[in-house]
Amino acid sequence: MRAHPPEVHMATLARSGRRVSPFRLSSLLRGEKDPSVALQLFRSVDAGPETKPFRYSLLSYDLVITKLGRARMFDEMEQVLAQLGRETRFSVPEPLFCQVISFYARARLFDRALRTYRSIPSFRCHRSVKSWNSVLHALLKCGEYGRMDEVFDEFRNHASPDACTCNILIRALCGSGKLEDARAVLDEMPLRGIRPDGVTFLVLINGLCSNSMLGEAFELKDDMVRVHGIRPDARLYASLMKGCCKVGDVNMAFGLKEEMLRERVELDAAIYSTLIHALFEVGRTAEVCGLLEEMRENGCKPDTVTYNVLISGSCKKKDIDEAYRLLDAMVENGCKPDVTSYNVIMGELCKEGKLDEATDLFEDMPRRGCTPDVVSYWILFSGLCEKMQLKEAAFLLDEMVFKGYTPHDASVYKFVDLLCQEGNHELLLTVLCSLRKGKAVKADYWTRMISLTCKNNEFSNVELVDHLINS
DNA sequence: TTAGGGTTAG
Repeated sequence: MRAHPPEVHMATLARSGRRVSPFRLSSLLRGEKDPSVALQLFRSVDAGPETKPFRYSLLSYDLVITKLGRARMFDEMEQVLAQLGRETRFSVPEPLFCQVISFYARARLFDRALRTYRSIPSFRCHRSVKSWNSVLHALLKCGEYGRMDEVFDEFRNHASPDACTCNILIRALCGSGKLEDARAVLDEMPLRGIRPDGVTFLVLINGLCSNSMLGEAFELKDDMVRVHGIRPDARLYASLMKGCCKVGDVNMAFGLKEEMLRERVELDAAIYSTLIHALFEVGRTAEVCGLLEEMRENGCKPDTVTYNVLISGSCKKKDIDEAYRLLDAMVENGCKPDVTSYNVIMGELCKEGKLDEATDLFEDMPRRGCTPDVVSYWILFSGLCEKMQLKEAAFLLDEMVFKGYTPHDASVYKFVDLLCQEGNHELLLTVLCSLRKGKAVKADYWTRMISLTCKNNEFSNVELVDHLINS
């Protein structure tokens, strides 16, 4: 369905009055891109407590909740969820809760994810291992490893772990550097009657490769094939190739490409992106064109990541014009530049001291359909500090904190140090106040920054703390 | 809409 402007939807509803059907509402909601308008539509069909309640379909609830969750409009999402909880005509399917839990995970709101999991029974829905796995995944995404035991104890009463549970656990252990424990989970799976699958091996091999344990990774791949009868896929090869490149063995990565051809595993854009990146890393740039040609011959189209690798390669060669040309080529070939495409170019502009151009690109991103992310802010902030454009840096830091992004403690400390050296009292106080308001700096860094400020005789301890408390 | 690969930054 073609997306109409909101006023068209509203006009449709106004014309139909209360006669709009639950089916029609779902189809209107499906076509509505703006989550606020979708919510408005959803609410507009119910005339209030005086009249017969509108019989919302489960699909309408699903559509609105999903749109609000994606847009991080959590308060509104909870209101619709609460309304859904009051419906007695149907029970709510578990995947909807999995979705809600993953929205909270993405926003790093683990407690809200856990609360959602606990509320599932009140929606007349049975909690299976699926929603449990979503919570576990949320725990991993939010980095709340310390709460693993607490949450595991609660879950044991509701469901038994499956392969997916183990895979999430293995990934969490790899992520915190506990590779032996991760391996132990794999070894324990058959004892618990759980069969490891392709994902289990991928996650573990990926962990081993990230830690440069190539020997163990290849050994595990052999076990996977011989003992478990699982064929390696392109994802597994990409992990192994990246591992080879990490230890500097690009030839071994190309050897894996040959193996893929022999074993008839399809080479996709991720495989080529990994190899092209490796060539740039070791300075074998002359071979990039040939590989791109081979990619074309194999009917494999470059995707956004492939272009980003090429942009990053051009930047390494200090060829910004080529980077911009690639940005245009992306659009011509139906690939949308993403935040990484811009961050790479901005990073190079900062490195070359072209701060005005970097700032222009940063400010132009929204117009080009791309929102700057935390990395965009980090790049521009450190570029401005490097060039001693402290006023501009202070302004950007304030904006970053206001948007809820966390700056690096170390770069903030360095920035405060620079302001002290400059003796710019006014700006120093403004910066400290905006950091305090955003609660963007860890406590021990505050101590360090306050002692730094006072050591430089900018302010007395009492004077500074007083100012921060009362600002 | 249960879990998984390749690009930026630190």
